[in-house]
Order: sequence, then structure tokens, then C-alpha cells
Amino acid sequence: MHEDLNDRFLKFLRDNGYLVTRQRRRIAEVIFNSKGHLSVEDIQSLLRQRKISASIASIYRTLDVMIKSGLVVQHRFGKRFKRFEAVREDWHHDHLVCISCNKVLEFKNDTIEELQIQVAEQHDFMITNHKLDIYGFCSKCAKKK
Amino acid sequence: MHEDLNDRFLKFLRDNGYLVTRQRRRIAEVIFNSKGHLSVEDIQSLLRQRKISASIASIYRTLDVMIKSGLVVQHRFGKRFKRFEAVREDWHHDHLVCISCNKVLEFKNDTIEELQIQVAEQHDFMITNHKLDIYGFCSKCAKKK
DNA sequence: TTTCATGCAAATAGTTTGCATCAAC
DNA sequence: GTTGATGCAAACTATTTGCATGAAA
Repeated sequence: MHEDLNDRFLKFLRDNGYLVTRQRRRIAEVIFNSKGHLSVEDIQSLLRQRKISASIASIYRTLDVMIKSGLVVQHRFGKRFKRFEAVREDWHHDHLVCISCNKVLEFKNDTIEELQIQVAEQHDFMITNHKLDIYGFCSKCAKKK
Repeated sequence: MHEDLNDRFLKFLRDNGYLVTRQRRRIAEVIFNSKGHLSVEDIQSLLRQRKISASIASIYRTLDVMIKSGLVVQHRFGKRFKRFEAVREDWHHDHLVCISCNKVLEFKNDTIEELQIQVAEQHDFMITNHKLDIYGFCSKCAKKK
């Protein structure tokens, strides 16, 4: 499963004239082996746990390449820093973001997706991607209040 | 129309123990008199055009208060800086963002809104707000390619 | 052995904050 | 007169970049 993503990334590197370096391989491994939405800090600490060294600069530069490969997407859930997420299979999804505990739930709704395509057509707009983030309180945090 | 927003903002200030200062009044005027999605830089230059002086710090601090008042919302269309938008009447809308010319079109789709509420219910999630941004190419930019 | 990636530190961009001064009430 | 807002400059955070060194092909 993540093997696949890893292989696809390595192939992307080779096919597009990028070097396959130790750092790129390891940063990719860490990201493809993690579920969810990683901050650069998360990635750093995952690397540290595995006793892998890679500078922040290399993490950012590798993330750029990964985004170009289409195997990773970027989020910015209202916060000032970015979060990164591996794109698994063809499963696109949107997010419910808890503004209290910062937990992020994923969901998928085909009707919403279709309606977006309709909206775009109506405005003669060519969609490349979209971000739908719903903010509020998850069930746990809602109860606390 | 923007008179209304202005008045509501001044009322909000008074009702919540904030001082009604020259800067706050003028920053609010500029924002309520502008359509669209203003960056802080935009706001600064609009103020400059009117020969009004206000420091960046005050602009940011006033924007915080305006957001608390609910009369302004914040966006972050994938970029690293924020954009601010006056909330007119009760007209909520979403955005089509051109990744080529950066133009932002607005749209409203009630069915999408309803479906979001359904999704939230299914996940026992209490919505406070949401952001749906569709990225791609506007008709002009799509033609150029 | 050439070319591209890395690591470090310095630079940048956007935003926030501390503090003395100033304006609102 | 008090209290809270302003303006300035300095601090901060996330991210990017320049450049000498090191690793990939």
C-alpha cells in the first residue's frame, strides 16, 4: 500500500531528472507511512524517532517535489503553518476540523463533489482541485461546553 | 448598505467596551466600502490613498476586533497571507480561485450548504463555519493555455 | 567528474508584541 | 484623570534562499 506510493515517488524522481537521495527516500517513507495531516514539525520528530537526520531545508524541498509528484497535498486548516498529507489511491476527501482540540475528521460526499463540478461549469471555470474544510466542535468538545 | 455595517461595527465597539477611535473608524470604513478580498497591503494602500495614517499594528489589531464582531471574515486562499472580507447581509458564499491570475469569483449553492449540515450531523459535529475554495483556471486563463 | 542535493546560517514575509506615548471617555 | 489604543521597533514563526560541501549517477 504505502510501498506503492513510495515506488511511485521514486519513479517520479527518476522520470523527471531528480536525484534519488537518502534524505528524499527517508522523508518520503515517513510521510507515506503516516496517516493524517503532518506538520513539518511532525515530520521532523518522526525522522528523529527513527534516528534519521535531515535538515528542515531538505524537508521543505522534498515536500515541494512530493507535491509536484501529486502524491502529497498541502493543507492550511486556518492555521499559519502548513500540513501535508499523502494522497492514497484515488480517494479524495474533505475535512471536519475541530477548533477546540484541533482533531481533523475526514469525510467524502460524492454529491458535494458533483455539485462543485456543476458550479464550475456554470462559471466557465476549469477545476484543478478544491478544499472544503468545515470548522466547529467535534462531539467530545461539544459535550464539554 | 455599508453605512449599516459601519454602524453595526461602532455599536459592537461600544457594547463590548472597546474605544471608538479614529483609526478604528477609518479602517472599518475602508473595508466596508470595498468589495472583495483585501490583503493587509490592500488595506494599507487604500488608507494611503485617502491620506489616512494607521500603523500596520493597528490594522491587524482592528481586524481582530472586526472578526470578533462577526462583520468580517478571514480567508487564506492557499497563500501565506490572509485576506479579509466584509460580511454583507446574511449572504454567505464560497470561492472559485484562479491559480493563474488570482482572481476570486464568488458563488452560492444551497444544496452544498445543506449537504454539509448533513455530513456534520452524521459525524456528530457542531458546525460553526466552513470554507469551500475551488482552485483552477478562470475562463480567460483557461483560454490562454 | 559533473551535476544536483544537502546543511547550515542568514534572509524573508507576514504577523504579533512590548512599551512609551497619546487619545477617548 | 484613567484606561485602553496607537505607533514604533523589535520579536517571532514559518518558510525560503545562498553558498560551500558532499553525494548520486
